[in-house]
Amino acid sequence: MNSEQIAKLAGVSRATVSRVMNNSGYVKEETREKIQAIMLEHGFVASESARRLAGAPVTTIGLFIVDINQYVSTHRISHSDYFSHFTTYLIDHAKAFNKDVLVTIITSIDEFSKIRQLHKNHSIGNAIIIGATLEDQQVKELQKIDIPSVLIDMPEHLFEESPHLICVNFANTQGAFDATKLLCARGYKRILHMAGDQSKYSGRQRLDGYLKALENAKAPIDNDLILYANFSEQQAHNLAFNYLKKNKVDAIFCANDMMAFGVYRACRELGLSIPVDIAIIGFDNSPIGEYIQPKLSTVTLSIDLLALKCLRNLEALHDTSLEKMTESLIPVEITLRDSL
Amino acid sequence: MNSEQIAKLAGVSRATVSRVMNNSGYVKEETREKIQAIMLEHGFVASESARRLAGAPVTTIGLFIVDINQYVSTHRISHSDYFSHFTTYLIDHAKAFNKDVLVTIITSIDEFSKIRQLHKNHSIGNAIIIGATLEDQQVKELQKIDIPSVLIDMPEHLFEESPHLICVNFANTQGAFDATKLLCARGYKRILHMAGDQSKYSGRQRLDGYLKALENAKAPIDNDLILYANFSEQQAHNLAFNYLKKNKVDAIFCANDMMAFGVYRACRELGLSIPVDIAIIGFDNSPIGEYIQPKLSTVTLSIDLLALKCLRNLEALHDTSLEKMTESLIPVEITLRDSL
DNA sequence: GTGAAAGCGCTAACAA
DNA sequence: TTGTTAGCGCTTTCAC
Repeated sequence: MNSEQIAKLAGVSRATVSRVMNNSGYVKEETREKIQAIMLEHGFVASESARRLAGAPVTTIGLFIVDINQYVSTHRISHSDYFSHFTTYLIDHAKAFNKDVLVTIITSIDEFSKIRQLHKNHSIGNAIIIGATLEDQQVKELQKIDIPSVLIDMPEHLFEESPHLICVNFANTQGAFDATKLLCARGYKRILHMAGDQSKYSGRQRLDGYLKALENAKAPIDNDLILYANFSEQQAHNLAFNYLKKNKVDAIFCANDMMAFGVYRACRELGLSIPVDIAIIGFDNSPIGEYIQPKLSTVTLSIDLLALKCLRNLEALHDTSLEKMTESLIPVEITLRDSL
Repeated sequence: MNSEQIAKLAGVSRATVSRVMNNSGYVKEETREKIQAIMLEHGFVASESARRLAGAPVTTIGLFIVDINQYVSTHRISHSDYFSHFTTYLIDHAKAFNKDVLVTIITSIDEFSKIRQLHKNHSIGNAIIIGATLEDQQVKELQKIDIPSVLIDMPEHLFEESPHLICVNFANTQGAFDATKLLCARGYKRILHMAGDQSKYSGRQRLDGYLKALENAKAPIDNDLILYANFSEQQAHNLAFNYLKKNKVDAIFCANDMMAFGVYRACRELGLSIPVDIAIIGFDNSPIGEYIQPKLSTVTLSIDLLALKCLRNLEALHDTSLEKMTESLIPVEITLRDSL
């Protein structure tokens, strides 16, 4: 069953059927209804390939999860809660925008070319890219290609001159600032920062926020109080264990919850009681934080909202391709539980 | 840049370029190499729409996450760890099969039609369906449509006569049997089963395994010892709280870990110590189980393997569409920790 | 081994 | 408001 047959049944031309399908051009109400009835009756579905080939806009969104692991090959971020939940939320919201989502995991630099390919292909009309690091030259090369895209966890200033590129970020610096400030306000003096991957924008921003808060509180900044654990539970555990064995610390601000859990483990092994001996605050609000003892205080971010914001920005990119939105910053908030 | 231009540059016809692209037909080695070089040089990517329109097979897999909630609208299984991790694992493995994955979340009965549509469309060549309930008539209707598909958590016997449909399941009955048997072997007498959603095949199978193990141990079956909490933490908490307030139980086998966590909460509130006063075992091996106190013993299943198995079955469906594989059962195993 | 030609099913000017 | 016409870029017989 194709549009020609529908046309024949309705006694009109294919062009008219096309107009009805796409809600475009002028069609007499009567004709429209008749054609729609026939389409419905026969369960007609237009061939997407034919539509695209003939120039119809491609509504499929390409989601690219960049998971090029520079450190440990067993640590696949694409399967972490963060990325997999983002994926399902995005797909869910996309329905409201009448878009399908084609997901690809990029595990090597070469595979960045998939983005261009799928676009040239007409398999996708836009791209959403998550998980890339600041060093990924390939992301910067997106500037040269004209694919309307949303970049997550990338600094906006790198893409100011690319009207088809928009960055969406959580208010990482603010969140880290607030968390650290809270620690200061509570009277903790020696505040350690378990820093995340510094090749990730969010990792840097959270360190930034920590530093700014100390500065703001006129507290001294001690580089020994910054440990780099690359967002990993295991690394955070090891670093915290070795550090706390020899040094006393009042509080620890972890750049994500997984590292906080590693710190918990180290504290348990060292007989340090949370929050009596040491206060801890994390970042992300991972579900585990509600089940661990004591419940973890953290900075909560809404992945749901992140997904929605990406979709909205993609729309904005289409509507007025000249008027670029300013950076989309998604607010975060502190969730206080029992670890401080 | 299209195949015609490549043909011109190579001094051949489009037909020959097509043969090279698809590795089909006879092409002189020399010609093949020349054409490939030119394609590479110009970064040629064939239009997927054109290929499909002209009859090339569609390699995109449609993943459909059925999330029609009959109970609570806030409880979205599509965003649970289970489903979102399955999604990323599937996408990851699909690369090895040279397939892309288009994901759709089905939130109402009407949306089942999306499966047919995307297929008619040539947007997908196969379907993988997860999350459907036994009552979903729509799933049974798939038998009538000729889309090679894999169904997860569906009883094979319903689809024996559909050569294009294959079911993939975890060994749920076996896992539940083993867990309950272990409880019996440890000498626990009154063993409660916190049962999952009985409209899900896995929910029923896990209950089955529990019953079989009791029978096997010649233990009496007491219907009061079966509570139906629909896989939900909250419901399990409420049911367990009310039950344990009045009754003594030796052990609880929960049909999933989330319900076990609800039971943990109830026990804490009632001052019941795990595993001293009561032993608990879950199902799924959710990461939270490693962080909660005491660590949860559970039945471990590999979602990674599930995804891989789906892909393999899809391949099998293509190779010999007549020889249908028998049901794919994925083994599970008990992970012993501190809750019993 | 290779080319010519006929579609695949739709969109989008342009005409009417 | 509707029809006519010319593609979109590829695959695939069927000849040669």
